[in-house]
Amino acid sequence: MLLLMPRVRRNDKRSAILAAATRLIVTQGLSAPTMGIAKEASIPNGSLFTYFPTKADLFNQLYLELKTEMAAAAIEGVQETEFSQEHFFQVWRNWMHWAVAFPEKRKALTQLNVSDAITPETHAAAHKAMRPLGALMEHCRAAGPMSKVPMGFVAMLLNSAADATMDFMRKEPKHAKKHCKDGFDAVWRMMT
Amino acid sequence: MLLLMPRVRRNDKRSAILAAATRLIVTQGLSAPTMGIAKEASIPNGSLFTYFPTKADLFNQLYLELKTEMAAAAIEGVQETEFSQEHFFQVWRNWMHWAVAFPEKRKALTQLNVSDAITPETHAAAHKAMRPLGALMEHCRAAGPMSKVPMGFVAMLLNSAADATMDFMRKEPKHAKKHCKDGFDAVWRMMT
Amino acid sequence: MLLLMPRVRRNDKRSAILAAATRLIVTQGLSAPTMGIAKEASIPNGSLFTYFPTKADLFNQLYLELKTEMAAAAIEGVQETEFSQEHFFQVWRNWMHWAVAFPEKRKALTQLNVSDAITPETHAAAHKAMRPLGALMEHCRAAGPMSKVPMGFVAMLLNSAADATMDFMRKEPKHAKKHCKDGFDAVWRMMT
Amino acid sequence: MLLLMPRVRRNDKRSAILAAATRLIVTQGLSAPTMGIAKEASIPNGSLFTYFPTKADLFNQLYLELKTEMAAAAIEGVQETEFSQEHFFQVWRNWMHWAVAFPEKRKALTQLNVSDAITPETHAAAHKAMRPLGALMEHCRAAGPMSKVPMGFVAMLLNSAADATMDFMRKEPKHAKKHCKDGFDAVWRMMT
DNA sequence: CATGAATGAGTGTTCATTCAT
DNA sequence: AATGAATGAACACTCATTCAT
Repeated sequence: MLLLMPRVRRNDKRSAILAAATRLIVTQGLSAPTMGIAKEASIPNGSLFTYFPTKADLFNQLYLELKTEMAAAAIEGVQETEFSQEHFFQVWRNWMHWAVAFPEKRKALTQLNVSDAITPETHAAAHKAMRPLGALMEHCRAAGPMSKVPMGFVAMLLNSAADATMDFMRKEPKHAKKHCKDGFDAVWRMMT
Repeated sequence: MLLLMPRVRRNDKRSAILAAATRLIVTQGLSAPTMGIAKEASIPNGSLFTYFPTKADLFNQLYLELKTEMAAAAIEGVQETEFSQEHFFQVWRNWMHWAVAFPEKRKALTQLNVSDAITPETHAAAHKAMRPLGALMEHCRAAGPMSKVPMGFVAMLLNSAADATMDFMRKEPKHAKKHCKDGFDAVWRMMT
Repeated sequence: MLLLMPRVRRNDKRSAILAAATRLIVTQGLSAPTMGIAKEASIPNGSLFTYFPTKADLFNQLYLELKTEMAAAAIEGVQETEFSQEHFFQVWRNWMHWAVAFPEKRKALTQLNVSDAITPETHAAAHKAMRPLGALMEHCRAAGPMSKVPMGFVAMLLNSAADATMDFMRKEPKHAKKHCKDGFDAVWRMMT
Repeated sequence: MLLLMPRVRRNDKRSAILAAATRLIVTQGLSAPTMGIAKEASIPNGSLFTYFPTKADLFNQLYLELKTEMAAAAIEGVQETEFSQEHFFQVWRNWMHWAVAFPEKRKALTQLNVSDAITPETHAAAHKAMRPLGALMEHCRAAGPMSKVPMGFVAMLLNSAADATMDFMRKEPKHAKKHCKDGFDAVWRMMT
């Protein structure tokens, strides 16, 4: 009855660790020590390992979480059934917006993308999380010049174009909106 | 008359170290120990540091060298003055071919691209090494729908599309040729 | 109620390290490797750094500890308020006795005294630890021919004479007692 | 015939190395790298070892040289046959003056005094170099209260008092002259 | 003899992970 | 379960000395 202020729950700590890892990866790279991550998360160093058995596990889960979040942010508010350039653009805008809103998450993702710690399984799961986004894309691919290009390839091209656009938006935040549009137009031309 | 020359710095050792680093980065990532690199290069661990004062220096020089080599490979045999879709495609083919011929170099580059060890100076120098490639690109950009898009942005989009194409060619080497063409067509559509 | 206490820092390990360092400094000088010190203290090499963040820190703390212990040994059982030649001699005897009883500590001190690793702060703290000894000395200085000589200078002279006496006592342990007395007489003549 | 400018002779280089070592020992301690010493002496690193077979040898020779020079400076211009307080004071003044004139040499000596690298042989030779100074001292000891104290002990006391005086003169250079006299008076009282 | 590149054992310190409490 | 001290294998880098030239 006196538990008005329940102690921080397990999930909160887990999230705190993931958030701390994200921040530290940005500033110190993938070699950021677990102890530093724990400190950033305001938990004792040993406790980190009650939430994640190894550092590699932490990185895998973080990677998956970030990728999933990014995908979710992209398709937010868009009906999968409908489709048009307008819809695609909205997705693109969501996507870019997420990257601008959470630059640290994106930067961490960039690092994790090339990390040896990420297992093939995690990569596969991450790929799956991007599926809804891919489904949207599928529509426009099917009708255009890339109809005979494997979906995976198209996805990769799209992804890399998105990455490039994000980078440039961060580099020149003043013209972020224009770059967002330019990037989309380029992709659209590529696919249609 | 320099009759009394002590041991002279052998350039082939330097190259051996760079090659060894390339190989180890592929298998062990950027955290590959200097001692491992030295062993791979068949030199004593301490000798590595007579060629590169620090591990970061080694990585910076390797990065620059790989990027320079890649750029040179891409424009090989192409006249800068002439220009046409045909020429551009030849460059693109060269580029992809280099990546296929030296998969380790490319993979190492991918890692070094996101390394904290690479200084802004090195990034700038690498950018400069890519300049000739950019010049070619400039022509087709100017005439097309991206004429008002900053060159840097276009370069980045092109680069990332190239990366994606390389990746996919490596993933499905059987259809490498087709993917190469598909990637080019996509880029061409994007720019014209 | 701290029912969940993780491993607590054992003070005896700290002492073991300091003692080990003392011994190794005697046999190997200030360049004694931390790993050797750890081994001598029967702890794993890494553990040394949970007790002392750096080798320099270890040396600073050791220096201060030894100096403090030496000063305490010297004034043991002597009332500061009283003063006479007899009292001074007792202090001197205590002092010399400590050096004879712990030759390693004294030898280590000799080395640490000239080490670059010892910070000015530590030197100051060590100086302060010697203060009580200085107070005693102050009495006999004030009345004698050195009344106009700065206290710091007198202290230094006294210290160096003590050092010399200790050295000679160690060199000829058979006549230690005589040398102790001779040293004292010399100092007493110097000051009165 | 065109050797108007003969090339730097062997001895000059040897001296340059010793001087460089003196300087580096002051700033970096006994762990000053041989390469640093060579650079300071403006000679190639490998050449140092054509003049001194090992670093320890260099240190031994330097130690002996400095000690010899110091002793020579002290008795400069003093007849050994004559003796009086006046003469002794002149020696003392010479001694202190040398320390003030060559603070680096003295500081290096302080370090070398406790170095493990100095062999017993070198210590013995250094002791011998101090002999003339001891002979002078012998006279005043013989007549006074220390007549029954071993010469070696007296020498050590004298030495340490000299060291203390030098230190204090360096600390308060403004009153160097007074401290020099105070030190002498203290020693004189001690011995007579 | 002189040189300076080469060598490889050795160093202080870090850090993912374990484990006594 | 939670903690934070303990662990020991690594690691990047140094340096006295060697040796090819």
